[in-house]
Amino acid sequence: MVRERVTMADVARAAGVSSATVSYVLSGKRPVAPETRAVVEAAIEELSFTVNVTARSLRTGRSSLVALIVPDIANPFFAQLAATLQEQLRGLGLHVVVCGTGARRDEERALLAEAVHQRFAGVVITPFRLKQQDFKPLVDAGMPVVISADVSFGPIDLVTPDARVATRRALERVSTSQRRRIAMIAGPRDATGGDPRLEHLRALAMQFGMSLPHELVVRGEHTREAGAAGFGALMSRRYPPDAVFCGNDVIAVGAMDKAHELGVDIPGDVALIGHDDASFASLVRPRLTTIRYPAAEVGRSAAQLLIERLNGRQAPKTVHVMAEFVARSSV
Amino acid sequence: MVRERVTMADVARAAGVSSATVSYVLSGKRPVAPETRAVVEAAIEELSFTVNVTARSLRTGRSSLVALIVPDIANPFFAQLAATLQEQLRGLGLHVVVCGTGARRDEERALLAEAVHQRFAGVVITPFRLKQQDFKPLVDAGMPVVISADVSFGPIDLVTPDARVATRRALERVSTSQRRRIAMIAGPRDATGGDPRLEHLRALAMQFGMSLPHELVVRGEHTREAGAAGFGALMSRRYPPDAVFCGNDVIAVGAMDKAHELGVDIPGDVALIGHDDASFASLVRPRLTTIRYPAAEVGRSAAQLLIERLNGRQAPKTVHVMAEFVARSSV
DNA sequence: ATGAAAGCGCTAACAT
DNA sequence: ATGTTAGCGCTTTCAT
Repeated sequence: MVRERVTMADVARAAGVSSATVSYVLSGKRPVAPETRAVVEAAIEELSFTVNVTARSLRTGRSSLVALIVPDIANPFFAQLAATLQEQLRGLGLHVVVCGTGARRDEERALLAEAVHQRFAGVVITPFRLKQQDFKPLVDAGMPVVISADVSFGPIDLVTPDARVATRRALERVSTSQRRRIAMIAGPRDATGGDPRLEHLRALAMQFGMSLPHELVVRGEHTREAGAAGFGALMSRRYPPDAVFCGNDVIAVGAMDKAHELGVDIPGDVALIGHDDASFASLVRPRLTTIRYPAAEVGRSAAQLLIERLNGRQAPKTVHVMAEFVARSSV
Repeated sequence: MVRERVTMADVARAAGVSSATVSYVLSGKRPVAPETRAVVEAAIEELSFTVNVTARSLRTGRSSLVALIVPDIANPFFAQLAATLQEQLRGLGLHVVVCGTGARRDEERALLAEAVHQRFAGVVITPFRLKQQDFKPLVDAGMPVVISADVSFGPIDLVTPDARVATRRALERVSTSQRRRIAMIAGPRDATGGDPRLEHLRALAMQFGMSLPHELVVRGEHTREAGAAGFGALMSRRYPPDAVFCGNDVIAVGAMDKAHELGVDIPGDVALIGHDDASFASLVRPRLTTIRYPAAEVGRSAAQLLIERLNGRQAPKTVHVMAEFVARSSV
């Protein structure tokens, strides 16, 4: 038994009104007499009518889909972001379409183009190798875009962490344990905006009278393997570091793998600090000290910005979410 | 500069053909003369035309959306499933809409209903509290559905783990280390299909001459907190267990928390075995021994089944993916 | 092998 | 306060 779809016309017929009235009852875009409204709502209930979102989208030229474009959905940080975003947008009848780019620029660009072509309601994106100009078509098309990133991409809504305090705390902690040679295993060089986490650390380190020399900065992808390789490289330096910051927690775990393999004690020989506070950070041993980026809060803020824009806000807005220094046992 | 959408009519005009021909060039549903085809393809290229999926959906009555309905997107297992599914379906122009239910039956039902109403292309779901009859409307409506679960829900495509060998291996391992009193921290009682992981363990344990008495089975949600509470409860029994199986890895980590708190040594005093092999299982200390359910393979199989059904397969099909005993240091 | 045209279900401009 | 109707862009039947 295939149930036929109930249309607005059916509801209108049942309620003895025109389909326009049904539409207006639903949207509230023009006044409807209370009695009429009641009759229509009864008919909707009776027939268990739900609007055809596809038809609506075709007519209005705007779909009910929000694209979430991230390097890797399986990364716990982005998974949490997806979960929160979906939860926040659900009540508005918006659906979250997840798109993993594998950190490839061509994928990122293709997905952006698709969002425009298909008239998505909006885009939430953590760009990885995109440049500012890649967003121009979206902005020109009036597409609501929220960027979740460390750096700005021009006049576009942004959710960005404020890690100044947290990074300072981390350095204080490292400094009080008499460590002087700090190092970083950063993300790839060609990632957009360079690596703000690195730049940031460099600037602050100087204030603390600590060095972050070039030979103590290594780069790689955001993977466990890259973390292991990076840590190995750092340890083979003539003067190896006594504190290693990592671009994210996945890298840090890779570094731990290597430390274990090399017999380097953490935190005895080397302090290790991650970024993100991924779900596993508190599970590894030693438990990972990290600079926490609150994924759920990022998700809520992104949803909020998106909603405001759907409601007509024009001026770009930036929301700062505070990163937090989480001291565990790897320092 | 808002770029106007390029329609099939535009392409048709540019190519000097009718829009029907453009459509047929795209779909291949009727023969087109090679020269005509060439002209049309050139025009498509020239104008960088892409079809309006919304209009297509309205016309065909089938959208290009696939709903992924799971208890919790942020759970690493489901996050990986989402990532794989999206990757597999991307090439077919299908989008994955993620839907988290929080394991609530009303949400699960609402989402299912919505998928039917909005004429989704298909549904991939890990039901948690749904019953077999909840799927009837979908099946009647001819909606392609793939269930990823431990148990069958009737004549519907199913991706299901085969954990017999792996569970046997786990018990062998437990048995050779002279453990006799096994316990389980299982999922909630009202989950659909009871708890197959528990039933399964119980049946096999008997064959191994080990007991799994009722007082050594505790239940809770799939959370770290529930795991801790469950472990605490088990340890307060008059005769506490010397091996504890957990419904999933998240529960197992909670159990570890509690063991640490109580000064119970793992695996010295108690062996601990999880389920899933979530990404963090190899990161906790002691590293978690677990029964691995390959999320990526589940995702690939689900995508495969869905595609077959979109291509017209009628008969329900079940794919078994082999679970695997992963021996680490918690046993 | 190709074209003409109806119509999917809705919204919103225009009428009353 | 409500109704009438065009048309969003596509697919597909019917004609040629």
